[in-house]
Amino acid sequence: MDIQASRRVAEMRESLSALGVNVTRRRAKTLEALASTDSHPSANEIHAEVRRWYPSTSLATIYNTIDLLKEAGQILELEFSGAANRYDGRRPASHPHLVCLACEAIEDMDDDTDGDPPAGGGNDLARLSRATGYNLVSQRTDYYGVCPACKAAGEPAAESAPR
Amino acid sequence: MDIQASRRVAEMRESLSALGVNVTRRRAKTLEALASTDSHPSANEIHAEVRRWYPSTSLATIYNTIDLLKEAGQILELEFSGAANRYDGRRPASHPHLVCLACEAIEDMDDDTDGDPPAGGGNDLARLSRATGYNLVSQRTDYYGVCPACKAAGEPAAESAPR
DNA sequence: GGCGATTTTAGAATGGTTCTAATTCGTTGA
DNA sequence: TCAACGAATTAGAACCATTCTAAAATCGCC
Repeated sequence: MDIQASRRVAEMRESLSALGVNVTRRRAKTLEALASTDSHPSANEIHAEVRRWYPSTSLATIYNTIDLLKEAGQILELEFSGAANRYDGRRPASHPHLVCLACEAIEDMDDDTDGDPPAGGGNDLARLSRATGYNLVSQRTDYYGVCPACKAAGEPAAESAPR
Repeated sequence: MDIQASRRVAEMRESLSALGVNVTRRRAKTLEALASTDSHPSANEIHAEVRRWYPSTSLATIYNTIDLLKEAGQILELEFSGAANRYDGRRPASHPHLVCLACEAIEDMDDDTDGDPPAGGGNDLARLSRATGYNLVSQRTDYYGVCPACKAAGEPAAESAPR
């Protein structure tokens, strides 16, 4: 676990404690799994990782911890209807993603390739709340396509990938 | 059905025919249901509407028609993991939406309140494809919050709404 | 070490979507 | 009008990620 990851684990730990819940060993492993990858794992993948250390861990425990992290604002949940939700524990604030329709990989879009939207040109939630009359609290931007690796492998576009 | 709606129905009809499928009566009603509302109905809601005319209609038929429309690029599908998917048959091209977390209403964000992103500042799929190495084919932007009506009704924020 | 509260577990329940096999419908050609 | 074929539709089962439930295990504190 690199230094960035352990810093995130510490942050998440504190946030959970502030919520008044115990950071049990299973929960700690869940935080580590989330902090040490940028692959945006699903609940199942996190479960598999935690099971390597605590084989009796139930999937419900993973969802439980995810719920707590959501409540603490320490995790970003990316929903898909056809496929499992994916989680970003490294950057809990909303930011744009690239989603590969062929292999279902998800990666963060770099801040620099991402020109204007959505935090860039003053297009923030406060301004849009004023303009729309909504009380906007969050935002989501995703781009869908075929990643370089799948392009090279000649993947077409996939039928049943998240969109 | 206003003129805009019947124009859309005609477009969708032609697209389905171009696909080589018959536009049956049930399918025609499905197109109408999609074209004559901007409420972004779910499959269930469309089903209920079509059933008013053809009571024996099965939900599978609605999904079947939706699939054909997707194939024809004539419908925009908004996926949610916790709730039913919602459909926009009026503006099949990707555009930003406002999602109310309290009542689950979805409305189009006006082009003018929507300042830069995502088609605005030259931030189009072609440019981003070049910048990221992906073959990007579509995009999604949603804003989540509480709509004016729910604000007035004193709704807080809702637990189990789409996000 | 023991006790009350918290956490975890296994499995059932849920709900939107997809699949399947059988039936119905529509069209075409005799 | 009828037969026959393919397309469309139906009802219900299957699927699967997620949530719920009740019981068992564990935790932290005295």
